[in-house]
Amino acid sequence: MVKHSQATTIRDVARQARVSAATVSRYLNRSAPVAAETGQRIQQAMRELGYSPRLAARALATHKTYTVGVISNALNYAFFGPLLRGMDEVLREQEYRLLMATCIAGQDRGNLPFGPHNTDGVVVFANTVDDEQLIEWHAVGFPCVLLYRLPPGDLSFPCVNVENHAAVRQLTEHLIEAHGRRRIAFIHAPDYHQDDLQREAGYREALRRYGLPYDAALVLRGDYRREQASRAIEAFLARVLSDCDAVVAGDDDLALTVLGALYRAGVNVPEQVAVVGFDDQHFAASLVPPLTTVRAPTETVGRVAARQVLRLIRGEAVERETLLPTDLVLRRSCGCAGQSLRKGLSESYHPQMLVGR
Amino acid sequence: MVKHSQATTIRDVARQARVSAATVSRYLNRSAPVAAETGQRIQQAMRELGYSPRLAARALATHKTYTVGVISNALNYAFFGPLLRGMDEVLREQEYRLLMATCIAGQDRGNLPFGPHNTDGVVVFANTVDDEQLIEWHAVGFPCVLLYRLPPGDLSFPCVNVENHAAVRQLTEHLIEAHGRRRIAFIHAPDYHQDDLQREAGYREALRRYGLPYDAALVLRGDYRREQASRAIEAFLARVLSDCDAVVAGDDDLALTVLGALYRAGVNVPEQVAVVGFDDQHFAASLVPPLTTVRAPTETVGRVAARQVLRLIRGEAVERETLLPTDLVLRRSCGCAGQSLRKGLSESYHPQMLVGR
DNA sequence: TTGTAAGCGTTATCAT
DNA sequence: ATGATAACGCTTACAA
Repeated sequence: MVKHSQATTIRDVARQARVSAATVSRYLNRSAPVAAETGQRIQQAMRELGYSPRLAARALATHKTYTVGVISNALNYAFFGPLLRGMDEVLREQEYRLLMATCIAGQDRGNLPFGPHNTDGVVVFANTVDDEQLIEWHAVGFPCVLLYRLPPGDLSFPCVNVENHAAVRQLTEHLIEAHGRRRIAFIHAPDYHQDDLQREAGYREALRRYGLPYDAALVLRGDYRREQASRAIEAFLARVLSDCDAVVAGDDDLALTVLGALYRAGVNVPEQVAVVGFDDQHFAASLVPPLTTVRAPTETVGRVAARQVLRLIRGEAVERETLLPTDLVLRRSCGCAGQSLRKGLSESYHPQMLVGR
Repeated sequence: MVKHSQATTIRDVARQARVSAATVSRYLNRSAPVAAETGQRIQQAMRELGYSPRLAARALATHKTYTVGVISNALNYAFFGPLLRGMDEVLREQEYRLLMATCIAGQDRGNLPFGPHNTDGVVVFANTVDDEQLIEWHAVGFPCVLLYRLPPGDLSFPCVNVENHAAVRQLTEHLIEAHGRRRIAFIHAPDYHQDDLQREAGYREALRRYGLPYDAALVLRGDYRREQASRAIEAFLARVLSDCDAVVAGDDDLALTVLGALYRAGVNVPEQVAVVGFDDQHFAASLVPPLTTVRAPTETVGRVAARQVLRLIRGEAVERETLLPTDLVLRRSCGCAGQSLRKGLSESYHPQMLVGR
């Protein structure tokens, strides 16, 4: 027995329209034909009473929430903007909504923000949720899409990734080949995601192909928090600067920090040290010098992920892994001419002009 | 009559623990004392069955969703990261979750993503939701906090703002006074928020105080979409560059674009043209040259907003308007020395050294 | 085409 | 301290 200051319910509308609640429901959900004239009355009654259905009740009855959750460890990277936007757009079109929450892997054990009890499905960023939980979700068939990572074991979660290895390999090769760099440093992202490891692998592969030695001293491991990136990078550069002519940063945020540090150190980019990043975030083109980087279709990643959860939710077939292609965007910071160039990974090695910027 | 592949319910737990559902509920919510030993059995039963309460049912019974919605027109600015993060942190501590959705003012008339039917309260970004809707929410006492704007009419919605006018005034005065700039351009944000207007007012006030003429030709109105900022700004600068020695940008994103455009135009910053922004986004310090700007406590804005909705939800007293102070951050782009300086608005006009960066 | 009534999973009132 | 049971607002099978 619960008492509440009543908001208007479907019964109020029904009474006002002189029909049963069932009919109103049917009209609302188009779940069965309703006489045109009856529909008019219902329509009007709803307007008059300012009715809006209580989603909790609907969810309880139907076991559908029309809500998808996105779980990430942090949402303060600029990087998340396009990602969320992409997801939101697609979900919105389909009348779903996006619920987001952060979650520290390990820490929030068994107390995740989302699950079958409050969402129809989730999108999981990188290694935010631990394997044990994923396995459980898999067992109960809870719709779940993985972002920037592969499923643990042989679980059949669909996942969305971008091409990392080949992109960074080509970028590094470009530094070697086109700009004659030999002592190339690599800066890991603060967290060892699969992405990050693949990028380093691409970097190493490029060195190998050109017979350059891999020097651990030129690699900054990601043992720092994102907020401390500036200090960590500054210290790292102080060590290697005298013996280094290029820096491959794990992502644009890091490249930005590198640029700042080099500026303060009075080092010219790209003359003395070339700098490249990954992502092609919105600021990359406006940096001084404009940043050579890899264009990752982050918004598309979000869109694809959203589409996949929706398919999962509807019981439709999904692709197991979606690997989105990336492009090299050659700007000034690697040593290229001022004009922006763009190179598709799948294309032959002849850069084509990038229209506009 | 609905049939579903049953997930475990509170009754299953009750049966397993040989108690009634009511007792399990009481144990779960600490709403009444439960014998220690009974608690043990319930605890164990829940674990064994992997029980987690269905939130929709709970929401239906209690009329509480433990969810707060944030409505904005777009969430792809880097700017939103800290904002969301701040809100999320506070809500999370209080076991609430954050639901986010975009909404185009005017377009989504009467079909908002959030409302009393699915959330306990909302945070509204700038003018995303139209006054009519706000008035309705106000009438029914729906918890709602406004961000970066004042309430329409004399409505008593709490709102959270940052100090815009004085900050931009001082920043502009700094350009005039410390760096002798006379022909200062102003670039509006793509959407005329209250923030934006206050910033322009600050700019004009500074000119007035120093007897400089206001020249409409030096002001770029925000009649462009964010994605087209680059072109709009480039065109604008092409017009005014010959007669302009400083640019006050409406925010850091715009300042970034200005920097990029000036670089391409071969203009030296700050020697030929000084550039300043607003927000002190994470990239500002790393730009070349480092950006002089106004530090806006965006994450704090989020935190305060979240706290206010929670107070509203709990029926506690709230501040009508929270005006958060901003600080000038003097870096190189205005013409100051390389070392970063910071100036509190409330302090006297003697810049103090900024610890670290 | 419409109405009746059961049921969704939880909380809360009233007993005991 | 615990148990029965109504109620939350909606959907849907079944009947008419």
